[in-house]
This record gives sequence, structure tokens and C-alpha cells, in this order.
Amino acid sequence: MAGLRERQKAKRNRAILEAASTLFKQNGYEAARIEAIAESAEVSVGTLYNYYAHKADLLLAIVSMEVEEVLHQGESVVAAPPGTAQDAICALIATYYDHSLVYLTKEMWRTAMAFSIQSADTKFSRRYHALDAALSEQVVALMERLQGEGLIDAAADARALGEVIFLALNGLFTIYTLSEDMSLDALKAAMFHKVAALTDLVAVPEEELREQAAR
Amino acid sequence: MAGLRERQKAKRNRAILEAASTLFKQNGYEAARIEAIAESAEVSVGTLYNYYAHKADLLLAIVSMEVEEVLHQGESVVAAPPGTAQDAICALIATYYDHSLVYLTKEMWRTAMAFSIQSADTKFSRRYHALDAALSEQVVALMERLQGEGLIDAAADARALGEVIFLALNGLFTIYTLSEDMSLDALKAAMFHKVAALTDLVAVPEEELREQAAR
DNA sequence: CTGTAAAAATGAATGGCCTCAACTTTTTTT
DNA sequence: AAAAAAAGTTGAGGCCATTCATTTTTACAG
Repeated sequence: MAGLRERQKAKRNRAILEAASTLFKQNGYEAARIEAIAESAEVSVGTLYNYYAHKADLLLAIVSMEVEEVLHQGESVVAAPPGTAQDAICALIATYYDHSLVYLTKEMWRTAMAFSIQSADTKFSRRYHALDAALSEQVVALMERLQGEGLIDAAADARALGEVIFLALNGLFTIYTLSEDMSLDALKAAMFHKVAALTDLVAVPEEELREQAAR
Repeated sequence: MAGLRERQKAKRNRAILEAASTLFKQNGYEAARIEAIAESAEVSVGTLYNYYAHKADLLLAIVSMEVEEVLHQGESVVAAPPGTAQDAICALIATYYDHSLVYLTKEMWRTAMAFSIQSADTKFSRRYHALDAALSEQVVALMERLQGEGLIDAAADARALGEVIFLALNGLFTIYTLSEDMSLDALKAAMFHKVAALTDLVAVPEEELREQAAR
């Protein structure tokens, strides 16, 4: 059993994150006053800053949780992808998109993205982009697996295509968070359309697959 | 000849933009104090805010100038594209990338991108994304022209591919601005590689082009 | 238990963007 | 050309994230 100091620390940390999460969702990131978060967590402002050096770090902790869960779910898709190249890629993307509003609102996502871009060379930016890179690698891993299974053209550059797909899904997600009106379905439709345009070019036609199977 | 009021206004506006541009480049956006910009432009802080409602609007004015010039140059490329699909797409992208540091530093770009994402539904965001959309349309226009000329597969979805290429070039540009170390050449190399992966899939091979010409 | 050091908590003070009520200059009207 | 209106300028002050010198709490040796 840990000492009193450690237990209190963990408890306070949980209280702070809980308070921040609630107030960010309720009032939005900007409108959530540090003083209000501290009060809700029953600590002083100074103490809060002992745990999180910047307001944005509270957000980063929440984003990390979100992306880590999604990476975990994505692994299942890569391990056992649906039948066709197009379905497999879309399934992975849907996993990402569907999870995206569990811990964060669109406004919180926008704020997180903005910080990750604005302040290069901060803990925030490095961590955020590491998470992005992990997602990109997962798409690449799926593309390579599909190529290994003969579902996409052996001559295609699976890595380059995977990276392009990630850049596109990421860019569209940004657009999605920018419009309160755009639905998750509209986002998926837009992205799936782009995936279809790409897979039309690289997917091995079913007849060829059957021929291969026959051999 | 315009009245005194108008002339003074134009003069003050120029002085403010000049001062902002200089101080942003010199010290970076964040470090440039509004008070210093006002002083350098020989107006009061209140007057500066009469011309630009937010510090960020000063930046937006500079970004607009940059993108409008690049769109203009891009038109020439679309009007008379180089010989192959790959060369044409890369030429357009190089036009964009090469111009990018004329008025802005990487830090200024990051700040502008961050604002455009964070504050949806502000004048800043709307204007920035309109410029982005115009660039995306220009890439689509090139792709459609290439398809019209028979340089890329008639069955391909030129619009979807153009949009994917734009999302990718935009995403890579973001990465470029995030690392002070990454050179323009490294950026171009990374993007050209991705373009090659795509054009390999859709470009009509030269032998076919010759056949078509023979007919 | 007591004394002492280390760790943590505290909240008043600071710095920088932006506002606004009062003032000045230019234009229009009489 | 005087008066009124319109347009523009001004800078002290408000707000809020963040800092830091001081106080309080915990750990632990004697």
C-alpha cells in the first residue's frame, strides 16, 4: 500500500482531471476558468499548476486517453481485416471516427489541434504528434497487410498510400470539427468516397482473386 | 482625389501592417507586443484595434496576400502544365511550397493555422479556409485538365484524387512548419514521393499515349 | 514524541490582450 | 464661418492564465 502522500496525490489528480473534463465539455475550453476548475476539484489554483503546467496540458491528458483507446481498437481491425481492401480501410477509419466524440467535443478537438500546431517543441506538441504518427503507422500496417494478402496490387507503394490516406482522413477530420453542422455520417461518406477512388486504382479485382485461389 | 480622412486612414493602415509584419518576422508572433506594433506604427493601441479587431487579424492580412499571389502563379501552371501528369502535379505543388516563406515565417504559418482551426466561425477562420478551398479547387482543376488531355486514366475520379492530393500536400506542409530543421527540399521530396505513388496508378503509360497519337 | 527536512499547497501579484468612455479632428449643414 | 454631426483617436483599466514567496503538511531519524 502506497504512502499517504502518494494516495492523496492520485486522488487530487483524478479530481482535477474530472473537473477539467466536465467544465471543458460544459462550457468549452476557452470559457472554462482555471479558477473554476480548481474550485470544482477542491484545490487551489497553485496546486492545479503543480499537477499541470498549462491549461492545455489538461486537454492533452484527455486527448491521450482518447487516442490510446482508438489505437487499441484499431489493432483488432488490422489483425482481422474485413474481406476487401476497401472495406478493411473504411472499417479502420470508421473505428477512428466513431470513437472521436467519447471524451472530447468538436471544440476541444479544435483547441487540441490548434495547440499541437502552434507550439512546436512543447510537451503538448510532441505528444500529440507522436499519437498522430502512431495512427498513421497503423494505417500503413493495414495497407501492408492487405498487400501481403494479395488484396492490393503488389506493385503499389503501400506505405506511401497508407500515409496519404492518413493525411486525408486527418484533414477531413479537421474540417469535420470545424463545422458544428457536419455529421459523423457526412464525414464518413466524404472519406469513404476518397478511399473508393483510391482502392479502385489498387484493389486486385475479384476475378483475379478467384483465379489466384484456383491455382 | 480622396478626402483627407481617407488618405490618413490608408496611410495608417499601411503603417500598421508594415510594423506588424516587421515585428512578427523579427520576434515571432507571440513575442510581438501589440503596444510595440502600435508604437512602431505611430498610433495608439486603441487606434490599432480600430483597424484590426484582433492581433490575429494582422496575421490574416499577411496570409491572404501570400495565398493570393500563389493562386495567381498556380493559374499559369494549370493553364500550361508540363508534359506528364506527375511533372504537372509536382510543378503546381512546388509553386505553392516555393512561395511559402516570402511573407511568412514557419512560426507565423503555425500561428495562422492554429487560429484557423481553433476559432471556427470567426472572420479569420472563414477567410483562411476559403483560401484553402481555392487551393484545393486549383489542384482539382489541374487533375481534370490532365484527364481531359488523356494523361491520366479516364476512369479515375479526378476530383476525389485532386482533393486527396491537396489534403496530403497541406498535411505535409503542416509537418514542415513544425520542424525548424526540415528543409523545403525535404518537404518537396516527401510530397513528390507520394505524388509518384499515386500517378503510378493513374498515369496513362507513354506507349499508350504514343498509340493514341498514332491513331 | 520531537525536531527537521522535504514535499506540497496556497493565493496575491504580474503581464499582456483587449475594451470603452472621454476627447479630438474632419465633414456637413445652416 | 459657426455649429452640429460624424468619424476617429486615445490610454487607463479589466480580465484571466500563470508565477513564486510563504505557509502548511508529511516523512522520518533520533
